[in-house]
Amino acid sequence: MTDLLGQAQGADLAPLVRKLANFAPLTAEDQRILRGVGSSHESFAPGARIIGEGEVPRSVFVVTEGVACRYRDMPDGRRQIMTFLLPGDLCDMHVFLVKAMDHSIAAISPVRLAGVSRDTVLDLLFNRPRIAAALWWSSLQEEAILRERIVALGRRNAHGRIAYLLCEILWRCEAVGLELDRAVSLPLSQVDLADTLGLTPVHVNRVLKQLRNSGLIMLANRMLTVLDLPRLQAMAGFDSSYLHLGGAPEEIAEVFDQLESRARARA
Amino acid sequence: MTDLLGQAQGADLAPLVRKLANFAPLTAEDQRILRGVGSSHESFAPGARIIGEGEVPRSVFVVTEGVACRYRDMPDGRRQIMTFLLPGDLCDMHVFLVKAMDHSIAAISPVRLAGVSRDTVLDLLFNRPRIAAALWWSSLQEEAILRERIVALGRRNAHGRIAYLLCEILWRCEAVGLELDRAVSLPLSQVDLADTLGLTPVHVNRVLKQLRNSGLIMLANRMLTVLDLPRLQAMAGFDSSYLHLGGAPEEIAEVFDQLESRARARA
DNA sequence: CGCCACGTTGAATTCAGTCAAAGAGCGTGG
DNA sequence: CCACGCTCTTTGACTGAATTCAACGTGGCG
Repeated sequence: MTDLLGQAQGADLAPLVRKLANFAPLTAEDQRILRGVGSSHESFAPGARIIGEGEVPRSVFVVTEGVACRYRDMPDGRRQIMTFLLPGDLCDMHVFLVKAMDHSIAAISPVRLAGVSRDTVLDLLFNRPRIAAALWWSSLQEEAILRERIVALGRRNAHGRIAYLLCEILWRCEAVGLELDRAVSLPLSQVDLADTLGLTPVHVNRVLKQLRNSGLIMLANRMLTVLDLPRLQAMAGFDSSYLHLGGAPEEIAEVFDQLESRARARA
Repeated sequence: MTDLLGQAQGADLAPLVRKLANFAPLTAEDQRILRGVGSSHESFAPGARIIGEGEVPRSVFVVTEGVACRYRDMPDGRRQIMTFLLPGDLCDMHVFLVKAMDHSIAAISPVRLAGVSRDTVLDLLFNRPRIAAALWWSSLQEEAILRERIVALGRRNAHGRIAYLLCEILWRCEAVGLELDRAVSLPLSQVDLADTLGLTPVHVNRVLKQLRNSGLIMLANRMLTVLDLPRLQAMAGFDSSYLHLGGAPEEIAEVFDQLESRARARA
């Protein structure tokens, strides 16, 4: 791996570093290592399936560009999107542990992935306690995102659901450095939104129109601008704390140090 | 910890052992250690809150008896149950990593918990690779359960949702040894079911009536008997593979061995 | 007994779905 | 260059699954 290549990969993995650093106090060394974990690269066109239900996951990967989604196809042809994968998101850390995917993953916009080898993952997990903790936290955050979606689908009406999803995307983009002045690129079609929120495309269309008319958002040409975030959050009953962006409690530093000295002793 | 106490705790933790052994080939030593991890015990009456949103989680614990749930209270007084905690389920492995709970946990039936100390968890994670892998798998299963609920809430009607939930509970009970002839104790009220499935209690009642009348289930006095599992699963579009009860792929044995030798070298 | 939580039933209402059609934007190939 | 085929978006009229409101039944328990 040349320096140049290393730098290029480093740039790709900046969202990952930024996301993880959000949580744990990564050392400069940790960050350097993280930027170098990508061993292969793959690109997918919009709509392309990255991995399908029933297949055996090949390796861990990180989204470096674009938006992908986890989804399930229903027997009647409909589908349900479970979650979005944004740049910096890891995919299938548990890749070693599962015989067959219970859902599919597909690209929504053009997507680039960086593969991370099994050995690299194990090395990080066992010898880089801060990174290991940050990865653990990351999976905790994913779980929280899933729980929050359950709340949205179970107890919010169409307005609340759409407002909530836009808020979540905005906050997640901000956490990885993709947000610019409350505007983000939103490559989701109205059909995608409907498949995410358990609604029909027609109804999504009508609700979006109302959100635009009431001056809450601008949404056109795959660009979303939130004009009145407080009001949008109120409509969604949105509270960003479930994303746990504040990081870990202070006391955890001692645990890190403990683990780090163990790792050093091993080396 | 006396032998007698140790045995009593061992009995309590049997569902945990059974669940984890479902996945990873635990050694006899692993199983013995697992049965001894409980360091404290607590009981909760039905409806009692175990931990509330905004609180700081105290410790990791395992459900040894009864059913609890994770839920979120909504500003308007409604609530959404996200998932159920059955015997053998772990709660808040990520306890070290989070500043404040983003949801609450409450007992549904009388619940008994075994606390597991932070040091014990770290020890298992670093020195018992098979247990560590099984715990990891367990959190993977939890995530899959959450995703499946999203599918149910987003894309199934009331009949499908209820049928799906009953199927899931039946399979999960079976996985920890709580099922008897397709009958399980189901301490959930119709209100609880409604809060889980994003429906109203009234509608749940009507649908349950239909399920009973069509000879699919018997449900009375908190006992559920599934009379026609195939038809119930068909109605739900239920496929148990998301629970990943089949265990890990064979190739993972080598990874275990590798990690175990590392752990031994350390000791 | 009387309270209270839970379960059951009916009638009216509504939010979101269905069906149908037309417009807007875009790449491609004749 | 424009016609076409395509996907995505928009709009209207009608339908329907689930909610709401309201009442009554029922069993356990202090």
